[in-house]
Amino acid sequence: MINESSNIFAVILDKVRAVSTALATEGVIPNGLDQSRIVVEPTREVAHGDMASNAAMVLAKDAGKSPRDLADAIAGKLSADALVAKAEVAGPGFINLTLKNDAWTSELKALLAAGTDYGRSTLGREEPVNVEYVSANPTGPMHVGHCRGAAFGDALANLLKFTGYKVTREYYINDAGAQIDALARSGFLRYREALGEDIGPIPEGLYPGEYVKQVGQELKDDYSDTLLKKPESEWKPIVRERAINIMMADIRNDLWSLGVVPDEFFSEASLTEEGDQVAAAIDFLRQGGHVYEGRLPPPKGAPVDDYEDREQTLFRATAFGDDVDRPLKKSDGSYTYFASDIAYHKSKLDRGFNTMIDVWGADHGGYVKRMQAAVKALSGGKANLDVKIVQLVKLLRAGEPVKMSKRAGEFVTARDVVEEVGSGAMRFMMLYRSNDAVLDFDFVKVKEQSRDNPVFYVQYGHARGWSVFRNAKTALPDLPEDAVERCRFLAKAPLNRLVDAGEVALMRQLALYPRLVESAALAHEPHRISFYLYELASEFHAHWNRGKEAPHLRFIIENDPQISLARLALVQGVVTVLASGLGVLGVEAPKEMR
RNA sequence: GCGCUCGUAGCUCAGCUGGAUAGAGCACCAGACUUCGAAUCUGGGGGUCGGGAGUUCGAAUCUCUCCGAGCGCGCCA
Repeated sequence: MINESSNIFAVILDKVRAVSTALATEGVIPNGLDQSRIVVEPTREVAHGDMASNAAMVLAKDAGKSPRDLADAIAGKLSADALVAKAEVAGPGFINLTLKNDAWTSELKALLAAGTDYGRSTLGREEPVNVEYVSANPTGPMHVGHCRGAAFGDALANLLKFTGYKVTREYYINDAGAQIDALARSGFLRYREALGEDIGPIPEGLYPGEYVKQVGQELKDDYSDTLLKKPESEWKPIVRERAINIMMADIRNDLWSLGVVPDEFFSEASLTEEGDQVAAAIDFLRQGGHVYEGRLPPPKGAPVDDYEDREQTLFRATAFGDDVDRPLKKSDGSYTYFASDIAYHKSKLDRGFNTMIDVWGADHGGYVKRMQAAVKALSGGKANLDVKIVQLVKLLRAGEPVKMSKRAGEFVTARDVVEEVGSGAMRFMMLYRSNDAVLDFDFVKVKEQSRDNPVFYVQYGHARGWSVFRNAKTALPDLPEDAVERCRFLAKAPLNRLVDAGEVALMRQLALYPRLVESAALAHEPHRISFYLYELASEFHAHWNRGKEAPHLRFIIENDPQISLARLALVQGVVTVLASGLGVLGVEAPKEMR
């Protein structure tokens, strides 16, 4: 088990709370005030010091004191702290803290000691979390639309693991229902084609893609023409199983090339194969009084041409925050997709997950409320389902939209993207947006080697750091080449030599990382890591260039090995955090990019 | 008609779950390479945070309302 690594903001927050408690003990303010709203956060302006707390403003009302007076009292005690250089009261009652340089250097030392475990935390307390993502239908290869969900879900899973949750990555195989039926029929058609029959154009409603040909070919190889003589009821299960196996093998390959390795593939069909788990889940809800037979008003908006008013089996979703009650059975008596999904989520509950995260595409947004309602009903309100909607990806090439024809079965596959730009660049780009913002993905820009391409810019920062180590060989022959050993070696450097404003700014930026990781994990927003890494790289590039104008600021100073060591320690800190963050995102951190 | 998401600089977007004078990149203008990687950096102009009202010490952030865009609205998954 890895210990929680250092987080200087948490340390200072504890100190602020301790001071408040001390003031209560002294009778300055009442006992038992709510300290939960107190925060310590980085300041936006350097003039405001390193970090600021709202403690006085939050406690003032209940304490019966003015925020400024209370702030004075708290600041007075804080300024006596060993880490604090200055505590000032500003504005409506902010307590602005400037830390001693020792605070930053000891944080850097902690970083080097922890290595790429810096930022790792025990926040999640090993709580099981199920993250379900991608879940593409096995009716064809993964296309680019799935990439965003894959990158997002996988990075989120990494992030949660990094912050101490027990994560299961899950892929739901939609291998039941009408679309799979269509796939089976498409496969059978290709089978006849493989046997030499002229099948003409692929009928509407079937899958026209070339990839179905493999199904026909394999069936021919294994069964020659024997399937032709069998009735549909007999050949269909055979074709269906073969088609799903072929498609899933393909999808697993694609996932792997994206760096995604699910822990669990859950088959929708399995819900009804050995015992009817869907019926069981509905019964379970019925016993809780959440299922009834009744009628629904006709759907508003887009007209439903074959609408018939009838009594049906309904889930009382309105009791759990949804807008209408939801049907569980179709008119032919089969289950709706929602019914299967209820059984599926019940399985997650039964497997011990009280925290579930589903990653869905934007077109499923209207489905969120009912699923959350179902989870509430199934768990008696104990479990929580967070649904992350990832918005559309607009594919561009040098600013021009990439044309795709779904009708002809032509689309950009996940494999196409990985082959052209690489999985790392794809993942970073997909994560350089909030999940609920539409994203422009430009094939040309992702490969560009410029500041305009954040993937490159961040990776270049990492490579530049390694370049310094390579150049340090002559001045510091003892410097280990291995990253882990070098971290340990540099942790002993005289860090108190790091006094330049640019150096301190970098140490500050590095110290933000653990706090940022935690907030990103709590918000389920991995894109915050990407933006942070961009800022860190920017700070690093900027400091690098200062050494051009002012040679005494360079990392390697020929006749001063001690300060060189200290500065290399700083570079190592940058390299380590960049590598750590890129690792969480699932993006490689290259040592050189020539 | 209803629900969800979004609306922030000319463009593309951040904004750390309510904090101080709202940030970054691109584009535009002006600068820095006998150099640890100039694939980089420095400086400059540019905003009624879609409009309006409310909540409070304090709102881009929360509530309501209107405007605009995207997605969805039994028997597709």
